[in-house]
Amino acid sequence: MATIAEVARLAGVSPTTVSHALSGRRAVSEETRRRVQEVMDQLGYSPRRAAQNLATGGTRLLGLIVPDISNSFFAELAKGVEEAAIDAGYNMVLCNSAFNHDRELLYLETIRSRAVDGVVYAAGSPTTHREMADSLGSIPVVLVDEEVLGSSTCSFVSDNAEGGRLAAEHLIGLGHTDAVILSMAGLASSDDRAQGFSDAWVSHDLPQPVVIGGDFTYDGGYAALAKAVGPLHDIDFSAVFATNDLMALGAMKRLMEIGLHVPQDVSVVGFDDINIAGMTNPGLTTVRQDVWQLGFRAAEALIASIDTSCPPPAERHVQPVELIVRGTTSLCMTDAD
Amino acid sequence: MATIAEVARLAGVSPTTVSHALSGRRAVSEETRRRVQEVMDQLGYSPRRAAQNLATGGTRLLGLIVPDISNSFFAELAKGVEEAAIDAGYNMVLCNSAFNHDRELLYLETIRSRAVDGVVYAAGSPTTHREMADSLGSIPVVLVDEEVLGSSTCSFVSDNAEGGRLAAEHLIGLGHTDAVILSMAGLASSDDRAQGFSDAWVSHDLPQPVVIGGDFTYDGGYAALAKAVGPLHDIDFSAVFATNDLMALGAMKRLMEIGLHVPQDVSVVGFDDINIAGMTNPGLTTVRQDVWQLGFRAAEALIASIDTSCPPPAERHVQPVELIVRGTTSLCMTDAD
DNA sequence: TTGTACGCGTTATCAT
DNA sequence: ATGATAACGCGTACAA
Repeated sequence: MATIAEVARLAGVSPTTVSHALSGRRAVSEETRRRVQEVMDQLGYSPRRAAQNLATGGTRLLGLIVPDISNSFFAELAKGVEEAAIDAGYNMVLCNSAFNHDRELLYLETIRSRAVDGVVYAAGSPTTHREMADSLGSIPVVLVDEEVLGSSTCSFVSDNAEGGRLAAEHLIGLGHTDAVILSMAGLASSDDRAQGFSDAWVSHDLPQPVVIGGDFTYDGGYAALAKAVGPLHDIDFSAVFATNDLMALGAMKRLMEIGLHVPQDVSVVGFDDINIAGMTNPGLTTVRQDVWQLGFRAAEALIASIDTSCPPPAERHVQPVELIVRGTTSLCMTDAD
Repeated sequence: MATIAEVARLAGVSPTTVSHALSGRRAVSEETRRRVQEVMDQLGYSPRRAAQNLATGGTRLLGLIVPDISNSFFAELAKGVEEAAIDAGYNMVLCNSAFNHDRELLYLETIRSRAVDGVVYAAGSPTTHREMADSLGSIPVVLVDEEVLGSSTCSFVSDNAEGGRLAAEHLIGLGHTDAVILSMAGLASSDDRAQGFSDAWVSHDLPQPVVIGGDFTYDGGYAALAKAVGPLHDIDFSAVFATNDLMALGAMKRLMEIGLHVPQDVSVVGFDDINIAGMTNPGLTTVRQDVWQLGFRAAEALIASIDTSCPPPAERHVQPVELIVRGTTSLCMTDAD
């Protein structure tokens, strides 16, 4: 391993000058810069990050905490965060909490030890641990997709209530009158979507949709829908609004298993527009949120906060959503009650 | 930020003792350990990673290079790597190359600067850049899923040829005689799968399957299948083997668009068994590889190499695969030629 | 069982 | 435009 001292010696200058030739933070004569560059190339010199970190007090590392990177929603988020990180010369440490408390505590220690300069935190469950909030206090944090630590933290979210409303208006326009909502109770984002849907529904003087709880997963959607159907596979609804796509897909699976066709018998609307929403047959009608953008902007804000040594402004940034109509919704064919 | 010196002062001991009380690498009296622990708790002390890194020469960081974290195959791989990393007290830096050369060069610089102690490298394209190979030489590397740097590097792969054979035997058992293969030419893993399939096919005296090239993506599969059908949507095959699931799904999309039913008209087999393979309708018949395990074992080997300062043994670790029969394959209904 | 002293490789400060 | 020197905070031989 070449050190800065070696480079300096071979180039006949001081380590200080080598450092500045590299960083450009101080004027260096063209002649000197060239000679230094030559020696560096020859030695394949690259400054050691560990030493830079100690000297500067930073790590050029961002932490991204997500509940499940296998959910392509969070994978897309990660790509947005990474892009912003790269643009600013940072790298990204992926922390997949996997809904595991022990794992989260481990990552807290990572944060406490200042292994990263800041954190983008996408919470996956309603319960946020006090330890998390406390530890995060020591370095800048921005919340994405889910607000959990109270209003005092900078957050980037989609317009969830509006998304719920869009889904409802679409189904109402197709003549549906009876709907069920599949939602993960307690998760703010899910609750907001369900509420937006419900509000729009009743504002049209339609019967209040029943809310059925379930995890934010494929299996969660499958199980939730199972709870919605009667013992003889009889249903009293013609539309299903799932507060995320994975749940919607799970629900569709269950519907098909009991012999109900989508969209002929039941229309289904999801939320997120993850990449597989367009791959199913029929394609899933859903509310699209630009999660890449969410991650990108969140990371940008985080980096700005790090670079200026100011905590991220405690603002709530809300991004618009969009209804994507595919094949899982159609005109209501069932008789009105 | 509390330092080790402060803790030492308040506990009335030397920094050395504080260090050892924390690491346990040297005996410390129970009485002293307790007092030190008390002060640390009180100050919320946590040693700074940057300083530890400089002192030890390591970073406790693993790099994971993948072409696309949105592909749940690589997300699952990441989870396996992360698990092994966590178990050994490491964190994982995610490097999503996104098939982008500039991005790869950027990550090379990350590696050269010793920002990570080792790299798990999942190559996503046939062309591997010499710069990559050279830079990786400076720190331990293990290859996963794809062997690109020559046989001198430690690698963990699935039994791709056997997987292709399993797919072929399954289809042959169902009476199929004419198949096409959708493969990403040049990618060793894809080529091996295609070859295994082809070999099994001709060993049954069936006509050699036509290989159609395409990217390892949903769109790639869609486009590849489009190339396989005649201008009047006529086909001369009853079975499709795609060398990954995403391609298979894209191909199915195209098949349905031109009015062909899966599996009634055409049977489809994929490879990987990514999580969405079971979510489609019908579920995708595919060759399962345990990619989590692949990542876990690769990371374990990498960490062992780091901890022992020995380069990873240049072995090729092959993992078994398994055929998962779902709904996209059925008895061949078309007349034999 | 505990302490002293040094080194890790860089950047900031001050001086020239 | 360049150089000398002092941290940065920790781990660890070596000494006691």
